[in-house]
Amino acid sequence: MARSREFDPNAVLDTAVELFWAKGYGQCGVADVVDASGVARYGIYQAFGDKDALYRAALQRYQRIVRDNFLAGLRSPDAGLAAIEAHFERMLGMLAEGDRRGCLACVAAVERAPLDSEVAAIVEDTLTLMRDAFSNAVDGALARSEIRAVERDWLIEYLVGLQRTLGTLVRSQTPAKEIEQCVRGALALLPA
Amino acid sequence: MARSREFDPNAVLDTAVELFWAKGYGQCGVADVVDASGVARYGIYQAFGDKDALYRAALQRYQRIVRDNFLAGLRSPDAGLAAIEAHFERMLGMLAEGDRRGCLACVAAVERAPLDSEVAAIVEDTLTLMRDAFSNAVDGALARSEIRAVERDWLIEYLVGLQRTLGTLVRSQTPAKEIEQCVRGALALLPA
DNA sequence: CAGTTAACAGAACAGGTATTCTGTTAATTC
DNA sequence: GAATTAACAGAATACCTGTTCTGTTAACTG
Repeated sequence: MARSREFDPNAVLDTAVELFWAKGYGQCGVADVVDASGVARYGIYQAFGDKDALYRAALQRYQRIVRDNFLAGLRSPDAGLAAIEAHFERMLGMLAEGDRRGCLACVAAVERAPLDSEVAAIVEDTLTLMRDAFSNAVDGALARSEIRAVERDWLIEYLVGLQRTLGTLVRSQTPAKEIEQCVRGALALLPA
Repeated sequence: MARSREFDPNAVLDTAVELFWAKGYGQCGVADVVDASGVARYGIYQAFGDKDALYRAALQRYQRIVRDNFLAGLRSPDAGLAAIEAHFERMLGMLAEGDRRGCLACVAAVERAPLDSEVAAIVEDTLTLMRDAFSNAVDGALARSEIRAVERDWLIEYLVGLQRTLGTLVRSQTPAKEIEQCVRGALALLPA
């Protein structure tokens, strides 16, 4: 019947994730995605709808990166304080290497969630992933008395908050040293 | 010689602070400030320059609110753990009342600092104010052994980070309960 | 192999917002 | 009190960026 698509939508989405992640929604135009992906402008509109829908699709795809790449250690059955520390150390390591992208979902929460409730819903989903991961590690740590016996739910939300802080702070021009101290302080208070 | 200005630049600035604070740089146009202040568009351009300069001037004026209104308790000579707790309780109180504006400087750090180094400098100034205030309270608390004996600078940066978290988290659609738990967790870990 | 149908490439369109221009008014100074 | 000069009010401009239109091409189906 008709001609078939020449590009892979998921590849475009990966490109979009990279760009939105690096530049943010406001600073990344559809034209940037068009240029970087090499796909025709109209093709993108055809496949994804408008810019907002493209952003949401990218945000959803980003969830996989969070789950598979960043939360794996925390989701392990034997995760505890060490896993929590390792997680944040890794984040600090990325910062030390000059990675200032932070977390796409955390940034979306501030930049887009107030203006797009569908974005808010996706962010909430991603946060649930994070919360479950930290929840697992906190339970392990509490069971082994590795961390202070504070209200479990508070601890979990506290760590999610720390993650969100880190995921957005990093994007401002705040000196790396300050961010590191902030995280080290947060971790230093944790042990029993 | 010539006609004199009919409006008070500082009053315009106060209006601009309110609007930028409530809506953010991106969602607040010069037209909003024009409408709310009743001052002529050209008058504002004449007095402040362009939108970016107006924003920076508002950001600088906002510093006074932070210093005089929000940090007074922490800057008191006898400030300690109680002052720290009272400070964050007050923030949570505002949240509970539906105030979702957060902190203009904290938001500016994420929204504008990466694109405007002058904004970054003003934000850094405001953060120094915060840091000094927390520094005072932490020293008081440490001297009286009210909080855990963790590296002083880490504690300070930790609290500045918590403040920044709160100041931006509040703007996303994150449920108030989660934010509250996050802060309560952070405070619960503090006492010796 | 031919027809149909949708993707392609690029230009054109549209809407919103920052910015500036024009005539007019009124305060200040001599 | 008159001249001057800058602020006022509103419209007009410019620009950026998201969105859509046009002709063209090529893949699938019968």
